[in-house]
Amino acid sequence: MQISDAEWVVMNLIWSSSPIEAAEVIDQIAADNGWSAATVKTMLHRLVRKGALATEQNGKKYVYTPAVRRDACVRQASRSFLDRVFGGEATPALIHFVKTAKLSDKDVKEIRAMLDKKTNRNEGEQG
Amino acid sequence: MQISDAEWVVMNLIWSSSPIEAAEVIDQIAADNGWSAATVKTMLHRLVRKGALATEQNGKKYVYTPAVRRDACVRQASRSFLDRVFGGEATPALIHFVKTAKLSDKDVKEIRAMLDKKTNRNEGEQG
DNA sequence: CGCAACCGTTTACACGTGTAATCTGTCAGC
DNA sequence: GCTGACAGATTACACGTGTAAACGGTTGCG
Repeated sequence: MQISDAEWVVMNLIWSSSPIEAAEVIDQIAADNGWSAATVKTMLHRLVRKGALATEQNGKKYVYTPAVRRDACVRQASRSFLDRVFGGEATPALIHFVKTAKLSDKDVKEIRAMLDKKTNRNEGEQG
Repeated sequence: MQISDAEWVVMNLIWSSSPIEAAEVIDQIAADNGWSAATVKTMLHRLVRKGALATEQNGKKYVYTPAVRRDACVRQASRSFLDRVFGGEATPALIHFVKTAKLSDKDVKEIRAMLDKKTNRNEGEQG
């Protein structure tokens, strides 16, 4: 299942605020992006049809919840990006991001700690 | 300028083998991807029209060269990916890739060295 | 019961993209 | 000069996507 650029905008809001009423999704996304309410409704409809969102009626209101996990979608989009730009290789992508990203000391520490874990796991596997 | 998924396939070959004759591009990409020669020709044409490729006639043969730098396109595609999936934030993307990538010890060392450089630069700036 | 609110549903259109067929201009060999 | 090779140029179509208007079913309030 492919989520388009504009659909990511909608999904990111719903992942972070689930469950959420349609009115809130429509108002917030329309305002933040300069889109009309009709545009947001189309996207909600397409995402439901794709199986990315579920909707349920609550009186006169409708409520949206994600029907797919964000981390699964992130993984798929990341894979697609790596395949397209880096021939599927993560290392050059990592190098690119480390080079170009503005990282705080805290960020650097966190990433370093994860790399340490990575190395320890490699050594464990070799053992 | 936006390079599509299929166009990345063509550009990656030409970036890595420039200058390259049309026949070679067409044969290699058609074979590697199960596309017809006509499909590859369409993509070459679109890339020239977009300004991503330049072509020059050499007798009866045509030669292609990139008209844009790979690193600039990588940067733009990376920016687009970060904006779409991670709200523009590089750190969560880095964390995601470190978590999911299969990294060799050599890779880990290289990335760690770059992080060290990053920290030193931060300290320099603060000084 | 009528009406407004909610917002789903349907429809529409332009553009980019994936895929490919066909036609045509130029070049080089016989 | 004719012909084949090279491959550019043009055309075509289906689909996804961005954007949005218009219509209609259901609910709840006065």
